[in-house]
Amino acid sequence: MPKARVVPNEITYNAAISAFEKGGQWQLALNLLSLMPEARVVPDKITYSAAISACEKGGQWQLALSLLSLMPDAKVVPNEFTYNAAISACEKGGQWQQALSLLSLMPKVSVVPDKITYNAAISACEKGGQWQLALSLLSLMPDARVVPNEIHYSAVTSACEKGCQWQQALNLLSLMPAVRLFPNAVTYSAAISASEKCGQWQLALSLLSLMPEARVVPNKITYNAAISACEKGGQWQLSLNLLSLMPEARVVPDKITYSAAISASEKCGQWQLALSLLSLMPEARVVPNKITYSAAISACEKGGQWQLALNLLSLMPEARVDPDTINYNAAISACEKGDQWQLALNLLSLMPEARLEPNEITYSAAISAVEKGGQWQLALSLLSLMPEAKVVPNEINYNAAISACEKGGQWQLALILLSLMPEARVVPNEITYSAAISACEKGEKVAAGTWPFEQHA
DNA sequence: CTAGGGTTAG
Repeated sequence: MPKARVVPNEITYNAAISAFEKGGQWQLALNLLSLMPEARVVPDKITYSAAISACEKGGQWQLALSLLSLMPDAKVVPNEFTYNAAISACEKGGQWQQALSLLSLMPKVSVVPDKITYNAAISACEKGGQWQLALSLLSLMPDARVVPNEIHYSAVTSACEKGCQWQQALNLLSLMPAVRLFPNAVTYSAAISASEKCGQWQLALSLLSLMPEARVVPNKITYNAAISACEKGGQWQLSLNLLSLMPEARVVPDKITYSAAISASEKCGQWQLALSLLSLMPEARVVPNKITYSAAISACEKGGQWQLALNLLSLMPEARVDPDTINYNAAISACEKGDQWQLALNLLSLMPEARLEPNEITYSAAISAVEKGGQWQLALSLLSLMPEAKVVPNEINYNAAISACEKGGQWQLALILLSLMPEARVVPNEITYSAAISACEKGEKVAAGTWPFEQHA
């Protein structure tokens, strides 16, 4: 008996492409698409939509747009699925202009935007920092006969947050009942987060306190956002208070909660508290991650506890948390604050074997450390080593190096550094000039003291 | 056989 042959059709291919999309394998998804012609299977709109989604998930917005542009040649007519996937790809890629241009193209190709289209477009505006456009899209929805829901409002609130428009965020919240929408936990969390980002911690807490009467149950994220608001407002007691209220609200703290509370302690100089929160995590069955450690290391840094900071960094591997560049940066800063420039340099030198790439912040912490140690030569070598480490120096790096020259009485070198900034495309700021000026003033005094009669010569 | 949206920590 001949073996039964299963001939794959477009449905088989679509299912497989979709499976790759779900598994985050955009290359494999596109590969299958490219194999379809020789298999004599004709891709349809589902094939393209699935492939565009695969590109979206893989962060390949350009590929997503190319696929969309190839559809007419392939005689496949895009539908709302296709456009929504392409707009989402633009959103993820930070391409708000492209997202909006796709949206405006839809009526021309007779594809009707739906709720999802608008949400993807609003999110694209949010990611691009375009809060005004996000608000306009929301206001244009009724004309397009798409009824806004809680998700649209939350997304626009989030756009307002990014633009630090807390009044607009509150306004949105207050407008919802009139359109028969009821804010939910996400809406409140977004509004709390907007208050937090704009430094309105009292507002964040009042929003939280208004939730019970609105019959909205705060979740973990709501609490985390509120704790973070207390942190930004320098209110460590309030952030701890919120943490302590979570069990009775039946909300289980997670690593974000602890990290936010540790960070609140850090901002308020409470390094002991930060460490005790960290030590309480195992019994709360919450596993710290890199962010938790970096908050704790920074707390030690702010408290002048460089030994404890280094200790925390060294404990990370046994806690099965791989340190990253930010953890090293925090530890290097701790060494700087503790006047341990040799240790700061040592940490920097350990980064390659930890397979970590230093960034501008790493170098600025290291340059500042050697600057404080009076090592202007080292400051200059660190600055000069940045290009080969593929790190582009910024004004902070130059400022630290100029300050090092200033401290070392090297006014000429300070001026040379200043003069090199334009070709390095770094724009000097007030700090740059004041460091350079004080270097020159010092130089003048030294010159006056050394050669008192030079003016007569 | 297809997809897609909103909230939190360094």
